[in-house]
Amino acid sequence: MSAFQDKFDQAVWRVVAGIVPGTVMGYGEVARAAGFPRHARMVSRAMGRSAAPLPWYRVVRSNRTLAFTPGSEAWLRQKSLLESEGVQLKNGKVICAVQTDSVDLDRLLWGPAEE
DNA sequence: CCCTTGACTATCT
DNA sequence: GAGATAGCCAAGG
Repeated sequence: MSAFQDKFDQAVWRVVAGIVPGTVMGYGEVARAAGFPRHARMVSRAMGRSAAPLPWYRVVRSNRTLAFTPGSEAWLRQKSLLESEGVQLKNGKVICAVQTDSVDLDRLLWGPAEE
């Protein structure tokens, strides 16, 4: 396991786990909050490697659409989960989620952190 | 080592 | 607003 992967994984996990319920973040935002601005695509890989259950469904695309192909099982699953979190959707698009913009999240996650 | 893939994103047409 | 193109970067074959 690469050192890069190890650090990246943990950073991503912490960020995703710290997403406030009822809100969503983009892959790019998560990557940026984790300290890897260019690794939006690696976020998905990191989450897939997570042993602990992560609120992956709170991670959406930059345009606030769901992460998967519309109509697919995963897509429906994510939609249901988000709705149960209180996120309001419109035809598969998030219309009313608090925009964290990684500010409070950044402080929340990286304040007492090591390194 | 080369090539393809991907739960991405931004930009142009 | 939808489709194509180009960057992006690590992982896996």
